[in-house]
Amino acid sequence: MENKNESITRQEDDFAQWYTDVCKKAELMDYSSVKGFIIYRPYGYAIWEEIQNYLNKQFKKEGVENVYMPLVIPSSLFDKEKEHVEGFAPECLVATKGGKYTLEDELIIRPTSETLFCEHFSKIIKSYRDLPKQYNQWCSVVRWEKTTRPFLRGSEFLWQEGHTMYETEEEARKDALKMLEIYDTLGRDLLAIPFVKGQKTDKEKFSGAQETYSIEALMPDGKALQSGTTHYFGNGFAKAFGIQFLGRNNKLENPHQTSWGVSTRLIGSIIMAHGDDNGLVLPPKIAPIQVVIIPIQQKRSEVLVKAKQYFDLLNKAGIRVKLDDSDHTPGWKYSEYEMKGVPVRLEVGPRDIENGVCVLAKRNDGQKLVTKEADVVDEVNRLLDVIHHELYEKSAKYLYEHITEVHTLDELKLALDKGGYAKMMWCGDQACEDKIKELYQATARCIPFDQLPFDDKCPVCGKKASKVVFFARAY
RNA sequence: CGAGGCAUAGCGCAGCUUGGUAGCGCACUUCGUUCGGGACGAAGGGGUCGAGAGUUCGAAUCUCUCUGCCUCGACCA
Repeated sequence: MENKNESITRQEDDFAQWYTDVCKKAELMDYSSVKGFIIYRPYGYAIWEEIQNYLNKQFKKEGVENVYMPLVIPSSLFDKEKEHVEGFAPECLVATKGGKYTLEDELIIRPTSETLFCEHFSKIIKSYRDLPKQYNQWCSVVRWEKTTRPFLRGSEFLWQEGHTMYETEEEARKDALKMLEIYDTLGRDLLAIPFVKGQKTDKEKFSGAQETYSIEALMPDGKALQSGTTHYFGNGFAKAFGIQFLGRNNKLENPHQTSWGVSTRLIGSIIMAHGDDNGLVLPPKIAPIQVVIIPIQQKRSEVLVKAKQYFDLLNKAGIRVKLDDSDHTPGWKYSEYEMKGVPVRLEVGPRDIENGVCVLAKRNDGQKLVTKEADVVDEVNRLLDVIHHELYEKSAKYLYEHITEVHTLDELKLALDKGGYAKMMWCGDQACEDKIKELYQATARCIPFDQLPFDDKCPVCGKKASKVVFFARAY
């Protein structure tokens, strides 16, 4: 298989270039005239919509309600929580003029909306009867990033941010873990991406949070990609924003808070986790087109008629199907939809019609099979399922092969150079994290939930260590 | 913010060294032949050469300034 015209860079030649080629040539996005602000094209946005649909269902099962907060935050409000401000101030985009008038209280384009939610919560929460509040919003946020890459890091990105308030610490802690579980399931069931789950170290946690949890995906170039986070805030923000409720004991209390989010970075994970030298490979559940029908010799009327019958059959079965009867040659169409990662291709030509069959081809491994017309819906559904599992298994295998136990600094370096996670015992001292960063440009990705100590001292300082931590180079 | 690179048609580029009024491939439009792995022929349409200033009879080309973007490094979903 060779791309004659619009060839994309091969992964092994230049992985970063391959990535941008795929983003553009699969028509997921385009660059705009402002650095870091990308255009989500219909095909890319449709993937996001599938993610939204799935998550909205899961959220609503948990009692979460969708809301919408303003785009701008007065800096006087933003400044109320000290740690939070320090974390975000360097990357805020700030509006200083309204029309021709200079604004006294400058308006920050939201980099995240904790402060807006808190201000609102302070007005609507009076009693324990007003709790819990489980709010979510779909929106975009702006962070003035110095280096940007489509989907992975942008000055603006789309996300959902959930913000909750609970009566008790226990409920809030449970919420942060429950939402992490939902994200992990999203990876497994929808995106076919296995994540490593765990807690962030103090150094890596979110500004203002007491505890941060994350899901981390491992990319084929050996770098980790933080794909979603959940936070337990305690009642720090609540105190700073004066959120109080009268408890069951008739005493004023501060509620306990969480927030959680995933972003369009997930699209970047999908591209890298599954893509190959022919372009995108989309997991079936989020593929905007699950099956593309390519008629062969479509000028013969019986071919197009039959192709339309296949279209109706699949469409009625709830499968996202496209019939491409454009004027291009079949070969061109094969390449086009491979580039776009469509999981299953259905070919139908005169020979097939004579035999009452069609040809199904899988995007992920190129395998072709002939199917009777009567069986096509069942067979397509089966293939979509098979493809999902094959993608997941392949990623999972890669992940497990790239988690390396290390006992010394030399082993740590080897593991990082190989790519993937170095599984290390850590003393808990931030100085050791800093040292690893300085020496090998790797960060603590997380303290995994599965804690099975395999040594008793920290490879950096030699002191007693009881925590298992994953280090990796990251996006 | 440091380091590099690029800016000429929608995209990818040539032209610049040695100044003379813009070209190639792809894409696009029309017609015809094609169609089981990126088809072919014919005829077309499309560009104040990133912006500004300067040198010159004349600037895509030489000089200066500015701007934007991409890639790589320090921070973030």
